[in-house]
Amino acid sequence: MHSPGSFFLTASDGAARAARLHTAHGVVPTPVFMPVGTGASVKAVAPDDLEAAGASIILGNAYHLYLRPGHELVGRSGGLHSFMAWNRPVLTDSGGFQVFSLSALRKIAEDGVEFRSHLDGSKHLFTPEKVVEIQRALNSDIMMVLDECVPYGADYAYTEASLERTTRWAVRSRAAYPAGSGRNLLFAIAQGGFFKDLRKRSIAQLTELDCEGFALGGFSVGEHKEEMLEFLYHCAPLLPVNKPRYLMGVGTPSDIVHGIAAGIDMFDCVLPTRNARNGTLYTSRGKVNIKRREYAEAEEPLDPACSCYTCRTFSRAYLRHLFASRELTAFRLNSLHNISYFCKLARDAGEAIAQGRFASFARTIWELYPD
RNA sequence: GGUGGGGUUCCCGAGCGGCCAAAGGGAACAGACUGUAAAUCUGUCGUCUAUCGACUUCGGUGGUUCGAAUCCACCCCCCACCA
Repeated sequence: MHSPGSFFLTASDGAARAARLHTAHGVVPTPVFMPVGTGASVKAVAPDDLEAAGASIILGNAYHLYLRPGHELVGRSGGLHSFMAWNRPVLTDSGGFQVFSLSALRKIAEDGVEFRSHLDGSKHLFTPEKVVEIQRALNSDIMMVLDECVPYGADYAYTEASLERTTRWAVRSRAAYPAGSGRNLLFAIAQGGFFKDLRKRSIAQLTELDCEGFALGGFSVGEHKEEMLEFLYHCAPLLPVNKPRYLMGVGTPSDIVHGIAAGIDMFDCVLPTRNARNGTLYTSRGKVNIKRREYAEAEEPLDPACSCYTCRTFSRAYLRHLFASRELTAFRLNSLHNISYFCKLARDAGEAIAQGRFASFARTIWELYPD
């Protein structure tokens, strides 16, 4: 058994790579898509659905679980895995994204971020150390450092000051939990907005730290796709080769494949689960809005090339009916399928890399999902 | 049979002389969603041109008025209560 944090490249094809990341709860083959389960639940599905969908690792969120039910409570129940009955790896986000998404409810200072709870308005201070403590209580396999996800459009001066602070927070996070002191891994998060020199500086500073993995944050915050790709292809090669690389919050099937092409290993996104609940499904033939009238009597499966329970069992007509009538089962079946699609996409990419045909694989996905 | 209340655009339902093609819901139809304050949000929703605009609608028929979904008369339906 390799120790948590061990990372072995198994194949590469151009900049794209396949690898195995060892964690305290098992091995994660990369490239990997990680479904988002913010509140100790990937919305609408149970752990056995996740396993069936091929998820090898899921996300949780320190901010949300701290507020409810409380990280200590989760810790007392044996950590996130035992609490939610998911015994595969878990990565937790730090709350850095909430610095962005709940910007109206927080104040940033050198020491940390003060949040007003979106639930009851109460005040809470999130310092880098506190966030590590929360994630350790959750017993997250991969903990993310507290960062500031900078909004799109932030100017150079702000972005620079923010990135420097995020680096200082990363240093403090590592100091609060030195390398090798436990079985939980700690990943640092590069920022720098949409300024190439700042991105480069952020990555250079963070890679000085002995973290078990490195993430690119601050993408998909409102920029145009071309800009995102330009920065993705600029940043990814700057990350250490021998450590896992994680592109946070991205993205669409097309974006994920670009990420893999750029040398990224790990992805997470709310898109498959949120869109499942809103009626947009991803298939081997492109996006399907299951609400559309044209599927009212469609007897074929959602995606004949998909082997998930939803596609093996139900017609498009039935799925449309469930959604239109607001049957709760629609959420589960749709989510199960979308998660299956995203997880398989990453797995297929890995297979294509191993077989040296990643370029053509990528082209196929980009044609299918031009956006 | 009597008394009272009603009939509004696919449905429910406001409007009670001009600012009404007619509020608001719903349904329907389309779209968005990228480290989840999201089972959410947006748009369209009489017809034609599809910008301006024009035309036809508010149970039916007549009427009053410069002007009527809104007032009057009669007629047809519905509901409540009383016989």
